[in-house]
Amino acid sequence: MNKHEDIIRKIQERLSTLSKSERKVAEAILADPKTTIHSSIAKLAARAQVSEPTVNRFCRSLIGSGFPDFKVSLAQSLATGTPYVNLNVEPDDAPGAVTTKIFEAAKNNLTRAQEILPEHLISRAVDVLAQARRIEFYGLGASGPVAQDAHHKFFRLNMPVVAYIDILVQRMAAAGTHPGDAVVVISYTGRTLPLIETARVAREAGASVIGITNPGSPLTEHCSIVLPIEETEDTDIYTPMSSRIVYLTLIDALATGVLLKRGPEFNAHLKKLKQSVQDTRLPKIEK
Amino acid sequence: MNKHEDIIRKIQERLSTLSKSERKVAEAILADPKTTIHSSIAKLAARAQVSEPTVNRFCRSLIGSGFPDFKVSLAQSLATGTPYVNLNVEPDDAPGAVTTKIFEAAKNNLTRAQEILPEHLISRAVDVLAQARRIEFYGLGASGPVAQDAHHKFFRLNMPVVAYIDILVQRMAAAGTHPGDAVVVISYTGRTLPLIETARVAREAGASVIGITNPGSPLTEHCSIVLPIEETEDTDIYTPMSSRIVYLTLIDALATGVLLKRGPEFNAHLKKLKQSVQDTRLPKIEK
DNA sequence: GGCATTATATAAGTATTTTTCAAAGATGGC
DNA sequence: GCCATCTTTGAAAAATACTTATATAATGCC
Repeated sequence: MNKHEDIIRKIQERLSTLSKSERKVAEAILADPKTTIHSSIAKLAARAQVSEPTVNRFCRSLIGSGFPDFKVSLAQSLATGTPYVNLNVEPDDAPGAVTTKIFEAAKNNLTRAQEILPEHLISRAVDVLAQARRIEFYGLGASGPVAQDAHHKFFRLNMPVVAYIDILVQRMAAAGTHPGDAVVVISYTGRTLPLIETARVAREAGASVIGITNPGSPLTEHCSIVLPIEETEDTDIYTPMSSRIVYLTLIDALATGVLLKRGPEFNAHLKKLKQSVQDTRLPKIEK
Repeated sequence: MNKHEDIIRKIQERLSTLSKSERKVAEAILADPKTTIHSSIAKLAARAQVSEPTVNRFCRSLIGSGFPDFKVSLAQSLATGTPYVNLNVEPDDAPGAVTTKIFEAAKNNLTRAQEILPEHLISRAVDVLAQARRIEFYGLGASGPVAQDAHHKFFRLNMPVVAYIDILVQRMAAAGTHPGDAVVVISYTGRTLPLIETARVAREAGASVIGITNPGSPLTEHCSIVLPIEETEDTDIYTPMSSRIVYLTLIDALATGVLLKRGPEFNAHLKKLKQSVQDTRLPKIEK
């Protein structure tokens, strides 16, 4: 799904398997990738305190060809931007810097999610949702607005959809589902007890349970389909909560997938919807 | 705010000013940029049917240094990618393609918004919010969940915040605001009549009205501060509504800015919050 | 048409990268 | 613990790629 590999991450991954000198090379690159893409092999070798052939071998082992091609790969990887800058917001950042960091972090999270999400699971989820007699979205806390947003999207598709953000209501609704219903459980950690219970109940009642959650979490055990979104390490309280962005985008993709499955007769329905809100609006100003 | 120039566009722009041979070079590059970044100067010269020094001169005139550095720039420009692929979802797209397009569209929207948003306005908005006696978020339709998400974020910061998604309630609340209160009005089009009215009322009552909306729309006339987010052309009904993503990210940035202004004593508060939800969760599984 | 200017290429020179190869170091078996 | 073997590393040489200098051709201007 990814356009091209992320060399920086690849280096980080292989760091442990490298020999002493090659690790020096890796560290020198990671310490300052921006400089690296404009350096000659000699400069990098000097910076890493190793010989030039070592750098060359490092490149070959990593991407299969020499240093110039490696620089090109690194440049690309840098441009799409893995966190080569520190994206953690620091207490003394100016508001402009904060904004930049948060936007960049959001984009990175989207890219990462894209790499991890398996296409076939999305396909299956779309199939289930498109055929569901009824769709229910459950979310708690920060996932509450996500569930409501999902409701809004599917509602626009004229589908029988509800969103619940109350544990008790969720529990009752889950118990009342039937085979042919789809329940989408949204949880960042996948470890929120009441929601796990609710998923189990829905599953037992026969509903298809789609979990949008942390892969490997307990919640996944009660899901028919798991759409994995990794829990980013929450090392810093300033860390922006941009995971919600990823959820919303994924749900956008699901909704669009369902729309496409539903076919062209729904376009008419959408047009009608748009028309219906027109008269609450002032006309567009001609520039 | 943009990171680096787009070489490809630059080449296209200069195409007319170039000499015959250099134009051959430019055309050879544009014809197949992917191959170019893995070619030597000799190969490119052969492909363009010119001599090597011509290629070199071309590079110098364009970026001020030689061919290797040019390749690096080209690689970056290729990676961030002017939209080479069509991001409009087509009716016969596979679900995987749909997902990719929607994620890419979301990232593009974030980038665009970042370029347009003026730093100083964000700073001012942060100042207003940090000092507000009370913060109210208003949104309708798709902006409803955005307002609720905003509420959730500021609530975590222990700020006196509410979110209303009902026109009447918004209107009443707006009338009841005072100087020192902040009202954040979220509207995609900026042309939704009731919301414009509400903004006017709040302004008259003395509140600071922050509009997160389409610049140049009627709503902006009743705002103290406008955070512009452009209305993307809605040419296609399949177009994902990823503008919400931009709203949420912007609000993330505002909330983080406020958090930083509030200083370190709030970290303790946040820790307490996190602790308070711990006991509703299963423990993290050790891998 | 001849001169000046610019554009391009050939060839020479320089820098960079890659390969080769041998030495040093690490690893494992006995 | 020592030797054989394999791996890692760097020095030097070879190959490649890039740049500069210079010459020639093309173009435009008077």
